[in-house]
Amino acid sequence: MFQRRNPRTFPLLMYVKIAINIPADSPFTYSVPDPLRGCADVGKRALVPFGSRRLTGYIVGVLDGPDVDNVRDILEILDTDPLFSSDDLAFYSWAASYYHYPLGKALHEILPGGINLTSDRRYVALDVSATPLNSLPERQKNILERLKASPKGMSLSRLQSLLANGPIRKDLSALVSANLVTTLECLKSPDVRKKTEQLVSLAVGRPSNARLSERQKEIVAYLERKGAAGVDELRACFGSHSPVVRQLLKKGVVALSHREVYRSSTEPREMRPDRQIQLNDDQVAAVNALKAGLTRKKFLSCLLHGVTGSGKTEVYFSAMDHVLATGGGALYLVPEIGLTPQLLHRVQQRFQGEEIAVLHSDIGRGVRYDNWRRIQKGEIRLVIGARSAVFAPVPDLRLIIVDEEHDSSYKQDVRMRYSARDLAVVRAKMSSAVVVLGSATPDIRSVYSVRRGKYTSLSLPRRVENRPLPEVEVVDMKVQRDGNGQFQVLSDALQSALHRTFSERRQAILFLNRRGFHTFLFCPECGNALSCPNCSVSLTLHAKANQLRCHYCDYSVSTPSFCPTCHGRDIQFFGAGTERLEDEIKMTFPQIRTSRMDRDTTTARGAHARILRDFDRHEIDLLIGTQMITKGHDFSNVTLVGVISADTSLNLPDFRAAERTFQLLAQVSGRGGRGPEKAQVIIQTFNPDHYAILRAKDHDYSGFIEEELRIRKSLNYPPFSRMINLQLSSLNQDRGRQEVDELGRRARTWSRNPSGGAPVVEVIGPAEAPIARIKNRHRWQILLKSDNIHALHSLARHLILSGQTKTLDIKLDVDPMSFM
DNA sequence: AGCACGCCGACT
DNA sequence: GTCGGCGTGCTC
Repeated sequence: MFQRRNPRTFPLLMYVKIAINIPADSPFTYSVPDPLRGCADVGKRALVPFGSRRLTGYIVGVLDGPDVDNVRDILEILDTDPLFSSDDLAFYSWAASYYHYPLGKALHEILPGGINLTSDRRYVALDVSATPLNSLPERQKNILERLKASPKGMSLSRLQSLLANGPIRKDLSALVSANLVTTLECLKSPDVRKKTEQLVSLAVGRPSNARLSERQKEIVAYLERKGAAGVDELRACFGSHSPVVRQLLKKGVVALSHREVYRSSTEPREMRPDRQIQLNDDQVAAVNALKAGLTRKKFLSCLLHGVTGSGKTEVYFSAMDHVLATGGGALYLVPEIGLTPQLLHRVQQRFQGEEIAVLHSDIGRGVRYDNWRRIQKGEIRLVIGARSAVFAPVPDLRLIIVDEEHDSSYKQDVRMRYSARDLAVVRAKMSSAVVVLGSATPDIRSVYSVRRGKYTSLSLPRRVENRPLPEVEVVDMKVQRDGNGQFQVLSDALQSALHRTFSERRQAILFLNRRGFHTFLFCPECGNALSCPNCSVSLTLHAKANQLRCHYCDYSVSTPSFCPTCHGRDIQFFGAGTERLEDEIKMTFPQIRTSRMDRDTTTARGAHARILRDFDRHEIDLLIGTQMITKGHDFSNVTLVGVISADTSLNLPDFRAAERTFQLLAQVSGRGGRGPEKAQVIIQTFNPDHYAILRAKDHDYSGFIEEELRIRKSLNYPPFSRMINLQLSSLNQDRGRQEVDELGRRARTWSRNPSGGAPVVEVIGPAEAPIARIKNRHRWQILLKSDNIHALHSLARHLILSGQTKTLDIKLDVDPMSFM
């Protein structure tokens, strides 16, 4: 499939394998017509006929002969240079197959968006004035009127939106068979194209004796020096130059052409000379181990376990330095919200003169496309980005850094449900590169890999300048009641610590895990929380808008004054969201400046960075936030960190709940004490004796891991086994349930060990999903667990092939990180 | 995914 | 009788 061909002699016949963005599990074979034969290479896109449509596909192989009947010709090759190499493709194919995702869809998601051509079916009215239109039904007449008004025709969806009285598909096909309307497959031009600028250069064979004005001479002299110049460059040097250039053009002295200009994600900015940082002994040891691995050019995976504030970034930088100096490429992956402008600035500062590509969801499509191609061509060798950057087509990739490797945002949980952290290791192996997984609280799987000798262990056990870790206090919320016997949001201990912090002109952070802990309305008469009519979750109160909203489908209603179920008038508020907490803080501490950081306050572009900057400048005293604030920011003036409730993540329906909670608490605690002052952490919980909380209190990572490993082992959970979760959903509850049960029976039958004994794959469920309904779809899951990875994947594959119907939707989540 | 085809219930 | 719903199968 990936065979190479001699570039000089083209075979008489040529065929290509093309992956298309549809849920088909194998690529399609096309023939390549004569004129395209020289440029049909793996990694380029081709426009192909597909049924009645024309689609963009990806060339994933070249063949000499057809392997199926009735092969059609490709129509066009859409790229001058490949978008990925065959090595990249081998990696992409591996990922698609491991995550049971069609290759064409995978490539479509991996490659920069908005660059493909697709045909669009348009309906055009035929000019048949002789037809007696009066005999037509009213609806068809209306459609015809509309179409006649638009000579270029209309797409079905456009037409449908204009005529809002019921579906029009049938009427349209009637019109088509009556020969009053015809269909036209129209190519939509891509959203993103190469950007070009006009280029002014000296004309070849220009007259040497042309009489030139002063301004004309200046420009000619400039062009003689530079060879050619873009119009923007000329404008910058000569101001309004176009009349002058026009004259030169007339005289035949200069010529105009076009050249591509790259859009960039990184503004060049003023740089201070980089100050030399003295690495401590631990850092030096880690760097030396990495350099040794890099020099060998063999696969090496390292777990860099460094406590918060121990200087992991400097270790990454030294390794990156080594790679770039020896001509290789490096990938630096960070969690979704870890990629702050501060970090980028730091990288730019350290790697001055090196072009850096930034790839993450906020980067515009044009920039992303340009970055991608420049990386592929080797023009940019340093790539920094969130999880999708693991696919960047870096040639000669020698180093992959995965910072905060335990972070759950490396797992994508829609479409191709991949883990960028896991794929980084696979990619490093395929590229004979070094991968560094860094964290203060590594994933338990990484620790286990070190123990089995799969990963090399590097550790930074001390904080830089030996700053102490903060003191952690656990507050038992069971005994915290206010005057009326109600549970408190802020314990006495936390309140007085806040008082003390603010009076010392210091700053504080309050962490609130909102998931499952928001404000909802509750009717004590019928005992029901007000819940979403489409999804089985309670509605969240948004006090500002006086609305109840669903977290999952965006359903909203204005806050009712009585219970919609039993019409009871005694509706009560429960729980505490960030909004409620902020109100309470404002009442207790009216004079201090607070800011909230969560999904609501950071939707605007740059809002996230602005809040952090204000906090850093001490224009805010108290920062209240969700998960977002736990990620690697350095605030030297923060001396108090409060966790409002450690219980929410502990109570999630997930075998990783304890690990998550420990990591969360350890990361939150790490936010304090980044400056010279000693910091304090207060954790509020209803489970003060839980081992995750006790170990976090003592900063005892290895103690926690020992205990957790023991539990995982006894239940045969990962890392001792692997899992695949089948996510099942149906619009029809009864029928869906039937099919789900049938699928469960099949799973058990097929998972039997042919030689008797325990099944090779353990089948758990089917069970109703923790959120049993979302957007009117009923949801179930079947969990497959096994230490035989081959059997596990093979069973999952068979189940999806046999069980997928139009009514029952099956999605596979390989190595699931969440069971919601 | 999108599109065509074919099989059954509710209307003239 | 047929219109139109949806379920099934195919696309090189």
